[in-house]
Amino acid sequence: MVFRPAARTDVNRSAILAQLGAHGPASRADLARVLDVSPALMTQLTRDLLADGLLQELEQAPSQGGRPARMLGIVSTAGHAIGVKVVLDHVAFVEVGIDGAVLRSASEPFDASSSTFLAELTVLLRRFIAGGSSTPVLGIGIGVPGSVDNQGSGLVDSAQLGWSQVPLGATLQRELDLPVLVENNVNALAMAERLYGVGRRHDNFLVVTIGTGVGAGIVVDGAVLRGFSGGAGEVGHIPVTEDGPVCSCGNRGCLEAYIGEAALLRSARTAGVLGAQGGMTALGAAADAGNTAATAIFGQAGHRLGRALAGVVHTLDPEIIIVLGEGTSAWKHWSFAFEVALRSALMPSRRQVAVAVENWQDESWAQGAAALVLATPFDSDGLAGDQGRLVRARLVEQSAPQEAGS
Amino acid sequence: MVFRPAARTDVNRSAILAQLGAHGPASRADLARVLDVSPALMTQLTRDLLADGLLQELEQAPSQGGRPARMLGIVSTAGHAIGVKVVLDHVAFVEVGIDGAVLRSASEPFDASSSTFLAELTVLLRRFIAGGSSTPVLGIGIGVPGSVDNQGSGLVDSAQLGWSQVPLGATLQRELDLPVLVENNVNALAMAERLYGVGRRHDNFLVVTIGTGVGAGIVVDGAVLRGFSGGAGEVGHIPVTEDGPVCSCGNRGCLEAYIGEAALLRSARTAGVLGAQGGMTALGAAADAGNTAATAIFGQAGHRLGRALAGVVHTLDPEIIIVLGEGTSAWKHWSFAFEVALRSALMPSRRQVAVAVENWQDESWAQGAAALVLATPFDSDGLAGDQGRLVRARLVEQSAPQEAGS
DNA sequence: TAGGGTTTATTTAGTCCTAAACAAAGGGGA
DNA sequence: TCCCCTTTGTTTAGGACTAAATAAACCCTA
Repeated sequence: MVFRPAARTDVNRSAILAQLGAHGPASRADLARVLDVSPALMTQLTRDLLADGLLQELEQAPSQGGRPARMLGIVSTAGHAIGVKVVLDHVAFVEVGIDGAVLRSASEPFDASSSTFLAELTVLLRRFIAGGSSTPVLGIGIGVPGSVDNQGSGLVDSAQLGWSQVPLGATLQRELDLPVLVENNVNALAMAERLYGVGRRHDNFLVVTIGTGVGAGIVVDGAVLRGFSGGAGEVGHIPVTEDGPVCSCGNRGCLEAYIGEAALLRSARTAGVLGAQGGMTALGAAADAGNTAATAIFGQAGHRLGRALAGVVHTLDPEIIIVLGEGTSAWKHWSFAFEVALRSALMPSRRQVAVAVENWQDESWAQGAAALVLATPFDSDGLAGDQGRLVRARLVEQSAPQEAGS
Repeated sequence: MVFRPAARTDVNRSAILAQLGAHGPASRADLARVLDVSPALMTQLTRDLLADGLLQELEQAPSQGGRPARMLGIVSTAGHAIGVKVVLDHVAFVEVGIDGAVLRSASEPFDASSSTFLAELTVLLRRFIAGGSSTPVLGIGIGVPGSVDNQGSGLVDSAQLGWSQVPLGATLQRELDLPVLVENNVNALAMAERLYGVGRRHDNFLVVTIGTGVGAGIVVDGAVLRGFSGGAGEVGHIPVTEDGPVCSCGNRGCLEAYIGEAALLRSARTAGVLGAQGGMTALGAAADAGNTAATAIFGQAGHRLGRALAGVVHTLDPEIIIVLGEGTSAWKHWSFAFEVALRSALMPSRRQVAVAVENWQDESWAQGAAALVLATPFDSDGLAGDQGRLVRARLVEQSAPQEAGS
């Protein structure tokens, strides 16, 4: 009922870092305009960041009709973040700079259903961090396929991993003595998209991922919508038909049971496009080669996705839909049927909703997870809670050691 | 990207009025707890409200282990708000006290498709206001079936009314010289529910209305979700089948084309339950009397609604669904099939989502619209913009005229 | 009846932000 | 060359909120 004072908004400082990281140096006035805050506040925030050693004045002065701007740039040695993607059979790690760029990545086999998976993950993480650059680790962001109570405590429920109330965040915090932020993988991706991607220019958008599963990250008024129990965005389980195939959630006819990777492969096998051991790459190759049964499978998937998302668009009224995920490698075969199904199921006034498909890379999931660290280091009482404060503490402590003696 | 300072949070003051109005007198400490703000702020806010003459100290002192509380109550003569419901063939007005209670209501025939409907509405509104109580009118809230760019400017698009870019808010502001807030009718209802209803105790909920159309008001983290163009919540146009009946939006197979009032009546006529001129009351009566064809029609509607809302629940993860609208008069016939369809289409972890059906009255729509005025009088730069400031100005000016000479 | 515990209310200091006034540093035209 | 205009950056005053200390008013028990 009552509005709180905007989640301890030192988030702004990481927004400055993100902006400079993604777009290169800028003046204070530019930053104030882009980030939509007052110039006065920008002066203040940049003063802090300069004092903390995270920013530097670049002394450039290309005049532009008035007083020339003093450009500000990131001090890239101030620190880096670790991003982790956890799935059933492996984990992927990335190390990203303070500007969000990937510096290093790795992938390791992992068994999420093992009884000692927490210990194993700790070991793998320690090893990856040990092999890293000399700049300080600001924190660890972890993306999981499932719902998370809140980013700071990191209590995970995941049908896909077979996890129930797993204290992932708390355990890793204790073991590694570093700030750890856990979030649903799609929400993490939405956060990254908001900071570094197309979402930077939009306040209301949808990040839809296709691949093994189907999910959505929802950004409303600039913030990721988590819902009551942190489980918003499960669009893969929107019911599509009354008596469809059984889904991993136990119900019948979910969207994911039609267009998830497993479902597409099953269709391909019954249609004779694939043998018993062919995978998604083979199916994509078949479609590329003009196999009509293969293109039909993708086309049907596009159609189903389009109709289901029409419902979501009617519900949320986003400005743009961003499609991501492993499944986008074959997007050209989904695209046409998707567009037709989506637009024709939308009310006339919504037909202009934009659709963007971004370049997908193997490490994108882990990179998204790292954005958790870079996005919330200062947000002391928001999503990240205590962990945000810890990240900030590390940043200041490492980059301005000369102040430690005072 | 950057968080603003929580929408000029004098909203809190109207929250205090709403709380006291709905729940009777309370102490400052109680208010601080219920509204979740610091006692310090409560002292400050109530000081202002007392000075403005909107609150009075009741000098009561029922002790409770410690220092006895000084209760605060609303000065109900400080002003009232007008709520207006606009539909195709009539308008309904209510006058509500500063505590949200309905003082007076009226309904007038109206033709939204007439070329002079703006002038007619002005006349009707003037007449209703003139017949009202002597306390000052704080503002006018208007609920329309359609999307509104923002509450302050009140530019309306409505397929149902045949309106395109109608400057409803601006026109009435000019003609009546009063603050006017325009909002989608379901969003207004959600706001009222948040202030006075079940939603007071929840931060994430869904208000679903059934009647002529089907709509949803979405409240996330305590605020009404409006979407990019103010059109969120159009759940009536979620596609349900590929080749269903034609909907008012022009598409086929929308939820509303199955369970809207017109669709139910059509089904009843083809099933022979109703003659050519029977209405919803007759259909409800038939079901009450045990007519199995009639109960089956409601049951099917409940089933369809349940499945569609399962998708919405997966998308938004609300804590509770509140069902409202004219259609709830026959809810007992929807209920069973609805519950079964909803729960069985939900993932196991979501099955506990609560469903509440609130008592529906004729004037509820208009009452919801009035909540716009009572909820946003102080929110100077939020949804209501200028109009919010104007409401506040009227409140202070009217209730503390002795300060006018200073 | 004095003192400790509780609950209520206010004050104080401080954070995060804005708006508005101001200062600083250029450009270009009369 | 001087003045005006534009853009950048800073300072100042103030609003909205919080946490923590304090005061105020009651209860109960020893």
